[in-house]
Amino acid sequence: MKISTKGRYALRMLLDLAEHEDEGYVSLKDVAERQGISKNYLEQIITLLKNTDMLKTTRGSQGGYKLAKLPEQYTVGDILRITEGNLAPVACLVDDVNMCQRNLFCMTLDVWRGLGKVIENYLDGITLQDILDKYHNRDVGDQYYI
Amino acid sequence: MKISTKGRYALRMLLDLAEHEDEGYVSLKDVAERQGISKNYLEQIITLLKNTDMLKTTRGSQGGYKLAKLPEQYTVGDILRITEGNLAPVACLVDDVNMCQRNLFCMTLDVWRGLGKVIENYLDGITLQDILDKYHNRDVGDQYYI
DNA sequence: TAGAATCCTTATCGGGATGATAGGATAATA
DNA sequence: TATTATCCTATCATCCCGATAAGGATTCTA
Repeated sequence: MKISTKGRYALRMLLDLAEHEDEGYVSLKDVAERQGISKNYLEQIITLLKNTDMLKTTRGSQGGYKLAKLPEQYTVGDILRITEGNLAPVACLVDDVNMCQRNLFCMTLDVWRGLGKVIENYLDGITLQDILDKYHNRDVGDQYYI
Repeated sequence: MKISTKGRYALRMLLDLAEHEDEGYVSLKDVAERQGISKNYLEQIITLLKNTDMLKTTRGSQGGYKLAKLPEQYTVGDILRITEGNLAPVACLVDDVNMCQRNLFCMTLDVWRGLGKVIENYLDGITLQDILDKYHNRDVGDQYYI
């Protein structure tokens, strides 16, 4: 029951881009150095995000990545759904293909459904901007909305 | 971000024992057949639970397992913590050994802390009895408390 | 126009966890 | 003492995770 490094690194990467928004396009090399993560590995992860509308990129010298939208328009849920594939805590919640035969009389299915909802509600309620604000001690309290 | 089969099977196993509470000691063979899970595999899983105070067992003919406490005294959180090791969504929440160096200035740590809380609150709020009640359509509504 | 910087793509790999199978030792009952 | 269980340990195939590596494509700048 763990968020993979893919998801954790993706979040840190986008936060890094958000913090350096004013610098225009930011190279992965810079992000990798600041975050202490292998650049090659970050490339694989950012490829997942690039295939959505989350990022703008330019190649070549002075190229790099930047957020396509405002930090408050990215929820942690959005980001993790892309890197993790989905946020379901058990496979049978993902789709009909993964739904097991027992679903009609499964005692535990509703437990997992509820768990999935709780997780999604929480992660969809936090944006990059929320994280930045809290980190810089602006107007947000001690906890994210739980 | 998945609950392993260990955890899912453990929950089903305990629910099965709860449903057959009146029959005294229940053999794993019976549970395995009813649940459609390999008996050998269930043995490994129940070993984890047996090392706590959750179960009574007797060996030999007519032997088997039974719950040591009332169904309402087992939370899903308790059960999963044993089979999964812990419920933390990231390793750095588990203990100091796993805490990473970045913890003092990590932007994302609080996001994971909050996620961990949300998950634990939910899972600790559901007992075996709650699941049985809901399954048999007694007095519980459509949802577990979220 | 050369070359430096950067994104882009694919191949590969070690290691560990997962999910399971198998079989024998031990204990209780009839 | 035969049977029925739990108990215990070894083994295994598979998959995914996390990472490394290398080279190609593209764009900017001097």
